[in-house]
Amino acid sequence: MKSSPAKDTMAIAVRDKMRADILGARLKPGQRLMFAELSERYGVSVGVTREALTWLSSQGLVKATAHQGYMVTPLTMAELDALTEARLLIESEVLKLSIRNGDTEWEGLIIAAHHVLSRTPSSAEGSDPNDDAAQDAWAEAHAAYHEALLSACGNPRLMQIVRTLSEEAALYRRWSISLGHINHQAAAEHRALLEHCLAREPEEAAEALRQHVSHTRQMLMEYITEAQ
Amino acid sequence: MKSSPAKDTMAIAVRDKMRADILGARLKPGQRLMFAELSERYGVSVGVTREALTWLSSQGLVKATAHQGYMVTPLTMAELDALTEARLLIESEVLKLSIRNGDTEWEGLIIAAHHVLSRTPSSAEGSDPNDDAAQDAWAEAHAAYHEALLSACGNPRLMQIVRTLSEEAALYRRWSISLGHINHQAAAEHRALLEHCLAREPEEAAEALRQHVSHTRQMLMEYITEAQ
DNA sequence: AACCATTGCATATTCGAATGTATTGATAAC
DNA sequence: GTTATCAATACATTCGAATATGCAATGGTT
Repeated sequence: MKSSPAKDTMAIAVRDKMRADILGARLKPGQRLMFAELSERYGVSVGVTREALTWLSSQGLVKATAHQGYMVTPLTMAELDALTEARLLIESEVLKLSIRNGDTEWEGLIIAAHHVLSRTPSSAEGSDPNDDAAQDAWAEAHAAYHEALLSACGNPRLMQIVRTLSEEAALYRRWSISLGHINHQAAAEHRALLEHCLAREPEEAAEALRQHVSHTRQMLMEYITEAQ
Repeated sequence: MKSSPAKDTMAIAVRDKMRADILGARLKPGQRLMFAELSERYGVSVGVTREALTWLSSQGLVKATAHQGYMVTPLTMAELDALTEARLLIESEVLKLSIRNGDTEWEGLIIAAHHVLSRTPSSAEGSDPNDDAAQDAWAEAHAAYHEALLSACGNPRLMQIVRTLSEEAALYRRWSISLGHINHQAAAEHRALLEHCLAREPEEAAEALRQHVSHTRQMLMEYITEAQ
């Protein structure tokens, strides 16, 4: 038995923890990220913190300004618009691809993911919007379902792009929910999406996905307008 | 007149120099990147080198393996396939968007960019494939043209994604050319693309772009097969 | 009062040394 | 002859201190 098969670096660990903290609403959009504070929080030196921040900024979760440090990417209307449009355009195409390539195993995958999601209480179904653990669980199930839908596209590159975009969208969703905004139709939309995929109707499925993303955007816009 | 308007950090400067060195064929795909060597080459400490590499690895130009360092991303058939498919799917859609949104100013932009490209000698037109300066110039004009075509899409996010993909594709093109592979139809394809854009024919333009990208892929495949 | 320069402070950035991890090559055991 | 063990080396990783930069407050000048 090997003692340590493949240990990650501290920087990777910190980057992941930090990503989780941002996505988990423990670090607020627009909040300044100072090295002294972060280094103590994660128990590492500034160099490691810096490397983690560099990575996250390249992924768009934090924003860097030379000689002025880092902050959690602020949520803005313009960014939400661009993000939504990019998702509409890319995800709908990738979904079509996935439906065409998907085999029976894939069908099983999306049915399973949908089942888990449908059994995970969302804020629309009465879970407390301020219960972080509950929201984390739903966000994870939601991300897993969307990823499963696209997973049969067979292109790691496309998956990576979609994942990056989805992650940022999850950030908007998270903060929107914590303010009480809820997409009551989400569950129905998820189900419709599943049906179209299983029926092998690429165009209809893509349209359903577009509806879902657009609708989510609408809800988030209310949040930003309200939160300023 | 301000004395120092906005100085970048060393890490940013090194990252850009390194990107240029990779894209400029001065660092070979698969080549190991060692800190001692790089730090001396760019005249900075290992910390800065590390930050630059972290960024580049997130963009896919270099590959990181924990505790084993970094290397220039190796060129593989599988990667080329995924990359090409992603470009086909995304760029054609973004192009349609760009054509729909583009105004007269945009038309001027793409005409200008095409003019520059057409006047920059490519290896297909007799420039020496081993003349790095000449190849850099053509690659830059080529990238500028493709970027101009899509620039009217009005979505910084999409532009950023396309840029990342294009940059990596340029890496394949660069090495393919240096081995004597030449896309003789490129100039004609670029012209056809321009015509369709000016005529406001989104579908035809997108198809022309798909042709162009596919054709380029074909040429690069020969390179990889040959170079192993 | 409004504007510009200066100083002091908080913080980001950079460095070089200290530490930890993989790999290589040699030697011993099977 | 093959596999296992163990140094020795080369290197990536991490640290904490040293430096440079931006910002806010202060004081002086028009």
